[in-house]
Amino acid sequence: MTDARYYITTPIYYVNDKPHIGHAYTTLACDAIARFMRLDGRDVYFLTGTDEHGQKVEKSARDAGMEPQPFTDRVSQNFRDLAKAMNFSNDDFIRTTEERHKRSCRAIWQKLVKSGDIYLGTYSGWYAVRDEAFYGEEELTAGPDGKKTAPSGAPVEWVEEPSYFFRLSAWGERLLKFYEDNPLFVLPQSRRNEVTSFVRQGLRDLSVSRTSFRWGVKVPGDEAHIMYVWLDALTNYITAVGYPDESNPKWAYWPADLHMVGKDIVRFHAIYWPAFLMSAGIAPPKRVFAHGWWTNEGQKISKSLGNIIDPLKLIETYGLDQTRYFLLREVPFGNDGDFSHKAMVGRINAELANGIGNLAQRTLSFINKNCGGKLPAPGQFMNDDITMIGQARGLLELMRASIENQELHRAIDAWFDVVVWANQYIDRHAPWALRKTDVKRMGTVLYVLVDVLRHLGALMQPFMPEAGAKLLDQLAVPSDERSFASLGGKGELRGGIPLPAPVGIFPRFIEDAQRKVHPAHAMVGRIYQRRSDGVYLRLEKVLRELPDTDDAILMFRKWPTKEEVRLKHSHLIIDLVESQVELEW
RNA sequence: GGCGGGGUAGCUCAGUGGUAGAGCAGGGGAAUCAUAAUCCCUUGGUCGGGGGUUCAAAUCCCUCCCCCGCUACCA
Repeated sequence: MTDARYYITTPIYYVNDKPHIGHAYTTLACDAIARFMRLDGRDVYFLTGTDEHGQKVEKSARDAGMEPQPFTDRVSQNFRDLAKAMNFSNDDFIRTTEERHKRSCRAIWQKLVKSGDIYLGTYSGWYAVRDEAFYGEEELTAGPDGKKTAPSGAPVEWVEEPSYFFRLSAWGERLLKFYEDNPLFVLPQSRRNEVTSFVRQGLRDLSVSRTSFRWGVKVPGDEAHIMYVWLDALTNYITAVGYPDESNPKWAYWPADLHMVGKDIVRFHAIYWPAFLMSAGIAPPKRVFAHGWWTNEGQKISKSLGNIIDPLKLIETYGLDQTRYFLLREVPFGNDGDFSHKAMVGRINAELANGIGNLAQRTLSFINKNCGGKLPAPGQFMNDDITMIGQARGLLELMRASIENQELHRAIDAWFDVVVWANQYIDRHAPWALRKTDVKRMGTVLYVLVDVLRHLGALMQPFMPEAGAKLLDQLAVPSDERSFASLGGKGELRGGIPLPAPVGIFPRFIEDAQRKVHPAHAMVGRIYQRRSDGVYLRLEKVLRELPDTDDAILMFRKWPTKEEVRLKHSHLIIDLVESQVELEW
């Protein structure tokens, strides 16, 4: 039996960055999981926040002519705004500059001291003042004058400063044992390999304090030192659930079920963090999952290329739930993925508009027109009906298993399979034909479809909360019966209940170039051209051979009948919304 | 260099010994409830190269080529 509690975290985001797709993606994945778990009856605590200490922040504030605190107040707001725009359902938003966090950091520090894993030493290395960063010996190149230079070209000098160290070197064996006992601690598997091989190479002690800047949590008992950023940052995960007050009711959420991270920070979460915690006598988290990165139209994303993807822009262009769906659907979760406009439009039109959207629309508008707007009561179920309903009702279990292992893409895969099967089902039983021959049977088919839609609507809520709600509204599912507990037979809709007139959930994405011709009535479709040799050409082929007419040709309201095309075999008949146009062929 | 992962249809990938698969794209057809949305059928691959084990290899072994990740103190 799984614990009812579920504690899930995002990394805290470094406020020096502007929120970009990477931030949005990590939190989105957590949001989908958190929402799923809540709907599935779990007691979820979903945490995100901002990391606000460190030298870079101190410097950025100074450059902006501000004190660090008001500066971080401002930039951390960007991340709260993003959470709102993306419809994230985090239960808490932690900031490392909060007093609760500083208290927590001091407490864990003292525990580490007590366990003997902290000692005072000297941190030394090649430091580039210009970059404000340390470099490893092997990264450096010797300049013409024999002076060493950083990869950035900045001159470096050998610097030594007093520093407290964490005795990480003593934790190698215990960590390896921990990984062995918890084979799913790091996922995906490939990251786990990296982590264990890293640890097997042998660990060096970790510098956990600095004296070169002031913006951070002071080391208890030696205020010349600031706690090293990773110790500070990682500690947020226990701060938020009350640490060091273990009598805080929220402490029951610890250990976290899942730390979701980008693949770049696996090591800190999978090696340092459990070592810190074990040393402090605190249970390590249950899982660290490292997801991949996005490229943009096949290109690596970088500031210098200027191809950073702004999540707010995506929402504006494609819609919120469409964006959420794409990001979670397009890529096996954990892998890198490519964002492309074409792929996005493909998903929106093929799966959202034509798949689930049209399925709902064709079913509900049929009921609206032919059943007086009331859900028909089902008659005797046939085998095929039972199979269809079974597929919908079996979805929860499949999705639950996938979500439990962060296989978000599999969950959506399974969900979309049912969409496809339902479209096959409606065609197989053709209620539009039954209307003339067997109205009772027609009602049963429609009822089955509505029950399937009820499951699809409920189960899409974690990924697309607004669209899911919209669909359930149209099915007249009461707001208190939208959790997974009401799936299956429990929340079964009764025949005869009135269903509101349907409205499209997902519009097709129409390219701007097409939209501007007749914005109000734009439609895209296929048209055939009959060539003199009697061969019918598809629209795309016709377009290729008719230059400069794309926009006009794409706009038509009625599919021309073969008869029409045949009569005017040397012309294309285009029935435009505004006017009748003939084009020379 | 070391460790790990991968190279399968035009594209993205599934497939760990038994007649090569899915989605998308391409081609043909049906239907007309629906956001011209859907459904059915279908073209397409010497499974990176070479060698080996086996009755049988995408799958196991050897070797070569290519791609990617990790190889510690910026979050």
